[in-house]
Amino acid sequence: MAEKVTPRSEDYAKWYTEVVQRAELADYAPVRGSMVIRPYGYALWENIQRGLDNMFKAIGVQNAYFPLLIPHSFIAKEAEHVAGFAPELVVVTHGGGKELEEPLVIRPTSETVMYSMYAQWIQSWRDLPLKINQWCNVVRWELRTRLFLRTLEFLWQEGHNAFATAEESEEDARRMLGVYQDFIENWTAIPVVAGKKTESQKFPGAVNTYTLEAMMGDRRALQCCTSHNLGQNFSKPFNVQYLDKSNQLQYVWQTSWGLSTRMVGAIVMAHGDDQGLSLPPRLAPTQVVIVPIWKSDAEKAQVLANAQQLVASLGKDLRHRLDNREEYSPGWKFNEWEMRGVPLRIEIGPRDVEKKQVVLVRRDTGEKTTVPQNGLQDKVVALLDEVQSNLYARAKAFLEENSHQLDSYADFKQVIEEKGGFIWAHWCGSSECEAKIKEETTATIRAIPFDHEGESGKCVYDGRPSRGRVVFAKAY
RNA sequence: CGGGGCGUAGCGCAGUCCGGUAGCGCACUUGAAUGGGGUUCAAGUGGUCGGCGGUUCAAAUCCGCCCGCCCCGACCA
Repeated sequence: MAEKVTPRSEDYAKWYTEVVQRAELADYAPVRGSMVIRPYGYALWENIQRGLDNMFKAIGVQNAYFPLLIPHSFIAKEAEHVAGFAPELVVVTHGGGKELEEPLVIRPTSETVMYSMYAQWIQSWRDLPLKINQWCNVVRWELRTRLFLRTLEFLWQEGHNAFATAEESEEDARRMLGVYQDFIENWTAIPVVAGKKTESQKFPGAVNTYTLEAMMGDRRALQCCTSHNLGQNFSKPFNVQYLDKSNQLQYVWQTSWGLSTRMVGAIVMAHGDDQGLSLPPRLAPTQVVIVPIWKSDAEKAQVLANAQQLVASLGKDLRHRLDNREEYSPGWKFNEWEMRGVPLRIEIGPRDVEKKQVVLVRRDTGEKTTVPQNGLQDKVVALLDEVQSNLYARAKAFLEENSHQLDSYADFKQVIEEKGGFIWAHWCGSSECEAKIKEETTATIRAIPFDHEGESGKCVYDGRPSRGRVVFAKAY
């Protein structure tokens, strides 16, 4: 193992790939474009799952599981949906040594299978709303891949709600985006810009797609999750109907919403530094690592005994780990745990045992403080809270520093080229301008912010009237 | 699919031009010392040189075909 990772400033993409592997989050798998999520990375994902799952259940969503294989004809039922996913479908043509009568696709997303079942389960207005989520893998044949950010197979959750009215589904799509925003800002400590996707960027088959866009350390945008109002675009081809209170047959109004393991990549890129990961305490698999330090055997016995007491005093609510490996020096361990992003380190050596104190080191700032062993748990809990909020504050400041309000296209091009970041600019709403800007600058419209109609102006590209600013950026 | 790079020990590489029977660093194992920011020293383990075929007394090295991976671009959570 090389000692240092490529500095972020030197080569961001390389830094990212090295950190992900060195921190043992993931590794490349035998098949091109696919990856193994290693125990440490999976532990992080499990914490994400736990946090989100509780939030979903609190608003009445139930978990279920739908099959991996989908009849090809299902995918084809919604015109935009097929068109959108056809290029990245993996199709199964053989089974049991025989060619199948109808090919099956491996789910790229589950709207179609799920709604074929919804059509059977939903009969009456009393069956609504129906809110089902599943945690699963999906497969999309991507041409260009990157650990966590884009792989052929990835893990996610996809929620699918059905309602009686258009108002409810629109409201639900927005509500679920709010749930994600709460989770992402308060758990992953990543600030986001919330808004709507443009026509060209919305989900194939959706009426509206809502998104949360975060800024990574290289100032590029990353879409963290999406929430779609599907309207009746799927209920019609799949015949998801109910009888309303006046005995009329109606099609349901639906939403779907998802967040993937891509979020792990977002955490790496939003908080990491040249030392490696820096994990938000609420999600870190290990929140506190205790590194004992000794010279003689006598000291070793004393230090370890004291360290064990401390571990016990930290209680069961904190995720902690005593690193008593003898084959590594303390300095080596410091670097190792910093690479893995453990938010807080406790150092305890002979001097500390004698003075009944320990040294606390924060991962986010590197700051060291010496504190008495008495009341350590409270101190640790408080410090973890501080790290959590500092990570968010720091990312928020970075997002603001790198957001620019621009009105001329010349400035737009220059800023995108030289500084990067988010550009808030006026846009007339035409797909042509959007496409031209993308072609000329590679920047895309990440989101049309919800409160964007506060200020009128002129389109940054063609000068036509605009009712508000939208967010442009180069994106992952 | 277009452009670029690369396949030699678990990882990173040298050796390839100019054929002569495989080497360095890290990791790993054992031992000793060390231990408050990647600690030393010593002795070891580990390789069908991506695959197949050809040339040759002899191929990691020359020739042909194939396979795979990474990076950059078009498409995308």
